[in-house]
Amino acid sequence: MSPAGSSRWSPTTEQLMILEELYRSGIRTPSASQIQQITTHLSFYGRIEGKNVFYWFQNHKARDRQKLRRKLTKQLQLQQQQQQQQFQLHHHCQQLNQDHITNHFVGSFGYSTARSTTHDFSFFNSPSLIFQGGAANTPEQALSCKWNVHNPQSNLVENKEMAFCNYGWTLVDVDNQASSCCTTRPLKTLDLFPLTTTRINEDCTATPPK
Amino acid sequence: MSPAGSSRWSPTTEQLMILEELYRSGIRTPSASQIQQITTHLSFYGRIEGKNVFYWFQNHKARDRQKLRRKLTKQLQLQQQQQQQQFQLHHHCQQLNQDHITNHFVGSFGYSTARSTTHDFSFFNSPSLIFQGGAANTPEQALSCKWNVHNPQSNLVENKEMAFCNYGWTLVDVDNQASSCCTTRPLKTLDLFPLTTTRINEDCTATPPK
DNA sequence: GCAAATTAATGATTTATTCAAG
DNA sequence: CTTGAATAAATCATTAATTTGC
Repeated sequence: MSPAGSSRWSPTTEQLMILEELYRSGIRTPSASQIQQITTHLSFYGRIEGKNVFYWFQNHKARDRQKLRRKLTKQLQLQQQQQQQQFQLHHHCQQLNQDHITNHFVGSFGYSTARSTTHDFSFFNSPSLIFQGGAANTPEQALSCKWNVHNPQSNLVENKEMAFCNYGWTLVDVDNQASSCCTTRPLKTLDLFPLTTTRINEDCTATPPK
Repeated sequence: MSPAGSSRWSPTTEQLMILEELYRSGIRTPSASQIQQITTHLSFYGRIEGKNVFYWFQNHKARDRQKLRRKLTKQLQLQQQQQQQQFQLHHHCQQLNQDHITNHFVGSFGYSTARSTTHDFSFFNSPSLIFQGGAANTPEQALSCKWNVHNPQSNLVENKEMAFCNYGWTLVDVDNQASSCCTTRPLKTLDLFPLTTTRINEDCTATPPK
């Protein structure tokens, strides 16, 4: 189901290899243009969109950190366990025999004094407002919006034309021109007070309808 | 400093009132088209962009939850304190006098039994991969990308043209047409093996350069 | 009254968590 | 069980309120 009716992107082997190589080369949070370049390049090997690249890096970075953390905590736990065991053994041996065994553990576990006794193991007036999801107004103009973007590479602020999408954004290119939404006056009066009483969004803390 | 050289949006009184009204009406996570409509409408009262609306709802919702949580924990703490005091008093009284006082507390605090005593409480091998942030290739084509978007209102998947921007995305409109990045072949070979050795992104868990 | 200095709000990002497709 | 996608939580950074000393 990878080719046509697939709901989510799954990277081809080549795409994955390249992404990993890029990651290994030090790229963690690619900029907009970087993402675009990567996407363009990778689209040679199969269907791919900018957001896929974006998400890939995001997840990869996060899961890398996660892996590291787990690794570290495991190590710590192991160390602590070892220390604990060591301590207990040490104690036990002290009680059974004396100098010989005690000195043995001193050697293998790094105790500095043969007879140390203490150890630390520290740790929004209309309640009937409605929006037509279908969007009846001119989508071309309605969905574009100008935006300043700071480019970390060139260290310049660029004016980009953008539009919104569920919880995310996309550049539409645009040259350097002073631009603002104010200049572009509202296209038509927003239908904010319709007659119906239906509510669109009832979500409260719970997850929104999908 | 609200009008011109301001780095961040600060809502006008009207804008804020409308946003709050919308929120009160039940809107929590507005869809792309909702955001666009709101933005268009609000731009009548001052400079505003879609992302501002997006962030506003996000923050407002989050801080509402936060407020609620804090309120609840405070209440709980108070309750527990009261119970504790009550319990102590109860005990104290038991020791001093008998039936009369004990029964008094039963009444006001809801003890069920007068004498209860317990409570439960990537294929490259170049480690020097580089991307020009400036983006030398045709930005128009390079930065646009087609994308399917699920519209929760109409419950339809729409094809939208989009572009990427630092950690975000924007709709650029587009009618319903089968479209994919594959169809749009890579515009030019990506300059993946430059001569320099400079690394772009060294970020590791730390915050990226701004 | 008025700025400089602090603090409180809140806009904008980044990170963590969760969901669900494969 | 992995991992793409989405959402929520945490955090950072700037702006508006306040306070403070003169």
